[in-house]
Formats: sequence, structure tokens, C-alpha cells
Amino acid sequence: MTNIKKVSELAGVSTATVSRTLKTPSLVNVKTREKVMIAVKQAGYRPNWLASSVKSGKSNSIVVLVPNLVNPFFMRIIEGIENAAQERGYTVLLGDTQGDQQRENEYASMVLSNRADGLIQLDHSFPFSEADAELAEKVPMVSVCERIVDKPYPYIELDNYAAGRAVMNHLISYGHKKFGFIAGQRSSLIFQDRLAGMKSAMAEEGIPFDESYLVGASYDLDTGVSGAKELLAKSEQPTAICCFNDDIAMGALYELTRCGLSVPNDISITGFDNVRVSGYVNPPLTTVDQPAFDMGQRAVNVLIKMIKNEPLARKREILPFQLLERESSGPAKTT
Amino acid sequence: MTNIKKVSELAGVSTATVSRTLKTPSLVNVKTREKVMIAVKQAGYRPNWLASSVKSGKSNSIVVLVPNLVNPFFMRIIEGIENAAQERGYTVLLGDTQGDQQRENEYASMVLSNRADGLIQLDHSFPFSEADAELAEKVPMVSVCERIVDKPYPYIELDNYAAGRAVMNHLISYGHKKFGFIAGQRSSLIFQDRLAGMKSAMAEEGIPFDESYLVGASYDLDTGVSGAKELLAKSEQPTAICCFNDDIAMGALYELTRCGLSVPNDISITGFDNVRVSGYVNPPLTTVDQPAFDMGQRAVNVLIKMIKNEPLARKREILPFQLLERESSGPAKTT
DNA sequence: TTGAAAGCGGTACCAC
DNA sequence: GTGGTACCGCTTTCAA
Repeated sequence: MTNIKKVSELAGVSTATVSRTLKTPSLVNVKTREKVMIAVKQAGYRPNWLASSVKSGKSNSIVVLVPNLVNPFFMRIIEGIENAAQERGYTVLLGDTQGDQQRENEYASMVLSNRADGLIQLDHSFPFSEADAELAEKVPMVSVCERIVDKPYPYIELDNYAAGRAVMNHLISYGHKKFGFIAGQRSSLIFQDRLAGMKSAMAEEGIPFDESYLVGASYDLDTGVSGAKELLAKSEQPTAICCFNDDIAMGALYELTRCGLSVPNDISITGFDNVRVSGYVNPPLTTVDQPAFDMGQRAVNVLIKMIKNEPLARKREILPFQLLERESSGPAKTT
Repeated sequence: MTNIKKVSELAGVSTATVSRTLKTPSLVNVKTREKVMIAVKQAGYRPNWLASSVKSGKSNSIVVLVPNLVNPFFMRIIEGIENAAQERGYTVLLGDTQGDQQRENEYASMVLSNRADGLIQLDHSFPFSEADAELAEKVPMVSVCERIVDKPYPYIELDNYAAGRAVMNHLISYGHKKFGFIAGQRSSLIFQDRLAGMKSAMAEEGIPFDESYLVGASYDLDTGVSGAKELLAKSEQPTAICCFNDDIAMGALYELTRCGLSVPNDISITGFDNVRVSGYVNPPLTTVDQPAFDMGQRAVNVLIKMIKNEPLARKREILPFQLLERESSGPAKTT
């Protein structure tokens, strides 16, 4: 290991001067500076980041807790996080939790041990263990796309209620009256908000909500397949199926097509998230676009404010969505 | 900040005893241990990870350089990396380079400054800057799925040559003779290996390779769309299109379907990677499955061996692929 | 079994 | 402008 001392000896100066040359060159005589830089180069010296960090007490890192990495929607958020973090001099520690509480606890506790300065949670759970709950109170933490239940942490999310309404109004305007719903994680607030929005729009039109047409409990392709199967088996088939993310929607689309049904002629399908590939399936998916990249960036900005103890203008940022009316939704089939 | 000193005072012992209680309790008297643990709990003490790391000189972190995060194939690899790293007590630092050399340099240099102990490269470039090249010689680095050009770093990858052959033989067995190719990043060895494999199979059957039927230069959906357009515009249309990843293939599939062509009746399409959604498009994609998760795990194991200066059994691991014959490929159309 | 103290590699204050 | 040195928080040797 080539350290600052070796360099100082090589340059014939003190370690203090070496440090200054590297951090605040303006305070060092040009002549000396050159000597030092030569020694630095010659020794192949790099300041030890760990050492600097102990002093400053800051790791300039943030942990991101994500339930899984294969969902491109999450990845787009993380891309935004990474981008903003990198710009502000922070490094992103990846915490793939797989929804496992113990993993969450472990990753979250990295903030408690100074391994990271702050935490971004993409899931809706409070990531700290019971034992750490008290310590966690002052930890810089933001949740993005979800909200952490029963805790006053700031969050960035979509107006899921309004988005739910928008989807439903879109379908109702096409004359649909009988709906199927394929949900993801039921415990999430996202789910509840979206469903509430949909219900409200239905209620306004006097369309009853039938609980038995709400199926599924996981945000993946298979859920879409099995959910579609389940809904098709009903005595009265829905004419439109609202899926709670694009993976589910693509799974459902796949299954319906397999069954010889035409989308949207026989059944309409809608998704959420606008993952890239959703515009390249046949037919392209009607879905709700979320500004995922932007959400990630904002989360970082808020988090860094918290880390630096700067006041937050607001605890919540509700971002706009956009209903993309593509080709998987259309007029209700009249029988 | 509650540090070890505060705890030691609270417990009425020395800092050394506190440290020992936490790291090697067996060396501490039970009675003392209890006292200390109570103080620890009461103070809400967490050892400062940064401080421990300066001492040990190890950050127990690895950087992963990835060209982008939205490609689910990469994410699957990273999932494998994360999984193995977590199991072995390492943390993953995410380095989203966007193919930008400067970003690569910055992330790579984290290993030089002790911010990380090793590096996994998912791209094929040598990630260090000219200036750092010499220092980088002894850096633990592994590349996965690609190879780093002209450098003797270990790598984990697929037998892309054989995979290319397999795809081509599959299509040839269906009677195809006129092929289109839509490539991703041309500079990558992956591309070259796969293409070489395909060419070899063609040569064996006496089928000429026509350079003008090789289009595309980026691993994304749009490349598939524009590539398909380009190939369809040829005077003699290919009866099969080999795409160099699934995103390209799905883009091409989308475009062909748009044009009213039937896959595989009119044209066959094949991909690479077997990303999840490739099995849920219509028709499901014939593609080459890569053990992405496994590749990530292996990369970590090799890397940690390097970090610990353990000898490597071998510098290269070539993993098996599997040709998934799904429904996007079929008999050549006889005109 | 425990404590004092010397580091780990840098930084920054204070004095010259 | 530069050097000496205390210190960041923890670990570990050495001596008691």
C-alpha cells in the first residue's frame, strides 16, 4: 500500500503538505506543488477513501432498497437515482431485498453504522428491525413510488388515485361495464390508491364493483397469465381487464391471445408503468406512464437535503402521470 | 455520534473491552460482557463501519460496471452478483456507465482508492483511464458475459461461437437459406463470436454470407424495429432473421407483425438472452438461454478469490447455453 | 481478563 | 507556505 507518508518522503515534504496539495492546491507554493505531484505520480498514490471518510464521518453513499431487480420499472427508478447520485458525488449501494425482511433489516442498518448516509426505499415496508426502530427515527430516508406505512418519512410518488380514475374513465368512455382486475402486491398503498380511484370512477357511473373479479397478488408475468385464466373462467366474462402493472398486463395479453381472443376487440387490457417493451407488444399496451427516472432523481435530491440537514420544502411530492392510450383498449364488445 | 468511548464510559470499562465484547465475546468475562451489552443497547451504539474498515484496509465492497440498467439481462446478472456478494459479506456498488468512458474511469478508480476491493465489468472495455492503467494491473477484476480486450483478466461467459452455430443450425434445419442479421454493439466480442459461429454453420452448408443483410448497431427495441424495416426493404427478403438479443428480436417481431407478416409462417425470428418477457410475446421467442444469474454468482466467487489472493483454478469459465426452440421460428416459406 | 496505547491513513489546526 | 501533531473511531498488541 502506497500511503501519504511514502509520498511525503519521496517529495521531501510533510504529509500535511501532500494532503494540502491534493485538496487545496491554492494554499501550496507552485514549486512545492510540482514536487509533490511528481512524487504522487511516481508512487502511484491514491488517497485512501476509507481514511478520509472516517475523518469526515461521511461515506457519501446511499443505500437503495429494492424488492427485485428484474422489474424494468424499478430499474428505471434506480437509473434515475444513480444518475442524480453520481452527479452529486454519491455512490449507490444496491440492496436487493427480494421482499425478505431480514435482508431489509441488514441493508437498512448500514445507515446506522455509517456505511451509508441515507436510504431510499422502493418498497412500502419500514425497513428497520424492531430493535433499530428508535435509532432509525433520525435516519435520512425517503421512499419513492411507495409510501412507508405509518411513518412520517418524505416520499415521492404518483397520484395513484387519480391514475386509477383515469384508467377507469378511459374504459368507461369506451362503454365497458364489466371489469376484471389483476393486482400485484396487495398490501401496498399503491394498490389501494389505484383501486380506490377506479372504484370511485365506477361508482360515479353506477357500476357496481364485484370483489370476485379482483384476482392476483404479485407483480409478474405469471400473475397476468393465471389472472386472465381465472377471469375467463367466470360465468360472465369481463370486457376489460385492468392490470396493476405492465408485466401483469403482458402476461394477461399473452394468455388471452393464446385463447384465441382478440385484444381489444374481444377484451380490453390496461397496464401501469409504461415499461419500454409495453409499446412493442401486439397490440401495444394502453398504460399509465410514470416518470420513473425523474422520481429517482427527485428522491436523491430530497435525501441529500435530509443528509445535509437542510430544510425540506415539502414532505411529499406527487408527480403527474400520463395515460397512454395505445391499442390494447377499445370499444366494449356488444353481445 | 455515539462512539465506542461513550459506551466504554457508560459501562465503566475500557474501549478495548467494548470492542472485544462485540467482536470476540469469548475473550471477555461473562459479567463484563453483560455490563457492556447493556451500555451498548442503552447508548444505541453501532460500530462505525468506516473506522473498522480503515483498520482492516478492506471495504468489503465491489463495484459493478454496467452499461445500462434497463436491459433485464444485465439485471439478472447483477441479481446473481448481488446475491452471491451478500452471502459472502460484500456490498455491491452500482456503476451505471451508460457506455461513457469517463464514468467508467471514475467508477473503476474506486478500486484504486480503497473504496472497493474489486471490480466486475459487464462491458468489454478496459475501464481504467490511461493514467491508471499501470496501477490497474494488480486490481482484482473479472468480466462477465464479455471479455476485456487485450487483457488477461479472468472472465465468465457463454460459448457464443457455439451458440451462434446452434441458432444457425436450427434455422438451417428448417430449410432457411436467406438470412437477415440485426446486431447490437458491433465492437463487442460477443457479437463477433456469435456471428463467426453463425457463419461457420452457414459455410458448412454452402450458404453464402451477405454482409448487406447485417444491420443494426445497438441492443434495443428500436434497433429491432428499424432493422426489420431495413431487411424487409431488400429486393430479396430473408426468410429468417437472427437478432443478437431479445430486445432487438421483440422489436423486429413487433415491426413484422405491424407489416402484416406472420411469424414464423412468413419469417422466422430468433433472439439471445431469454429475458423473461420473451416467453410471453406472441409468438414466444426462440432464443438462447444464458444462465445470467449463475454467471453473476460465479463472477463474484472468482473476484473474491482474487481479492483474497487465492489461486484461481482457471482464468476463464465458459458456461453452457441452451437453445430454446419456441414458436417464433419454423419452416422456411416456400415461394 | 482487562486496560493502556500504538497504530490504520488522512485531515486540519496551530505554530513557526 | 510549511511542518508538527492531535484526532477521527476502532482494533489489537503488550503488559499487567
